[in-house]
Amino acid sequence: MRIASFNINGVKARLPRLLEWLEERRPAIACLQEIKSQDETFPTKEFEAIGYHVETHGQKGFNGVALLTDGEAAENVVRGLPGDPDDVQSRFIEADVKGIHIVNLYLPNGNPLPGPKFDYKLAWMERLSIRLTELRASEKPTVVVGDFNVIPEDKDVWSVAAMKDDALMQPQSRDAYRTLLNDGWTDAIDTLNPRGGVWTFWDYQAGAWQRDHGFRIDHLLLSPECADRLEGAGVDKEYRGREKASDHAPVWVELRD
DNA sequence: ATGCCTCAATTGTTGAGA
Repeated sequence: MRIASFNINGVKARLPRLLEWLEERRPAIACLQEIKSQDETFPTKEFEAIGYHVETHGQKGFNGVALLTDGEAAENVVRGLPGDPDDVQSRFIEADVKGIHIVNLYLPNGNPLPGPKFDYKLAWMERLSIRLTELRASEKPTVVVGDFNVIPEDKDVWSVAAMKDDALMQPQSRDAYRTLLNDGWTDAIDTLNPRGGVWTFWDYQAGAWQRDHGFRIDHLLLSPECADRLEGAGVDKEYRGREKASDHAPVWVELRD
C-alpha cells in the first residue's frame, strides 16, 4: 500500500498537475498540504471523478490540508491539532483508513526568527509531540506525514551555510523533531537513505531547481507496527520539473500488505 | 542585499511561503 504526501502550494493552481500525479502514481492515501482553499470551494468533484474520496481542513487564502483516499472513505476524521483553542490555522487532519491511522500535517515555517512566528512553530511542535505520544501509546498502526518544515540534519540540505539562519534548521527545530522521533517513529526516507542528499523542496527563486539547491522537509514517519512493513520510500522528483509545478515534490512510502 | 518566484485575495498591491 502506497501512502504519499505532497505540499501542492495551491490546489486550484495545481489541479491538472495533481490529477495527473494521482492517476500516474495512484497512492492509496494522498495527503495534501497548502491547499490554500476553503472547504466549500475545494475541487472535490474532480478528485471523486477519478475515484478518490476527499476530506479537507481548509481556510481562506493559505495553509490547509486534505486527505484523498482511493476507493473508500476515511473514518473518524478529526480536524485540528489539540492543545490551543486560540489556534485558527488549518494545519492538521487525522483519520482511520485502510487499517491505518493517518496523520497529515503542515507544520509552521517559523521564519523570521526570533519572533512570534518562530515561537508559534516551537509551541506547535510541543503540541504535536503530545498528540504523537498518545498515538504511539495506542499501538495502532500509524503513519504521520506532511510538510514538517524541519531539515533534520546537515546531510539533508544542499548548503548548510546558505540556510544556517533559517527556522527550518535551527537547533530548537531540530531538537523538537528529534524528540518526536525518539518516541519510536521511523523516518522512512532517512532510514532508506542514511547518507542523506535527498531533497523534497526546491525554491522557485534563484534557479534553485536547475542548480539542485534543495532540502528535505517533507517526512513520512512510521509507528513500529508500520515500520515492520516498510518496503520502500522515495521522492517523485520528476514532478518538480514539470510545467506549473509546486515547489515541493511528492514523497511516498510503500508498506507491505 | 532579505530580493530573486509563485499563489491567493483582488484588479494594484500585499502577505505568505522557505
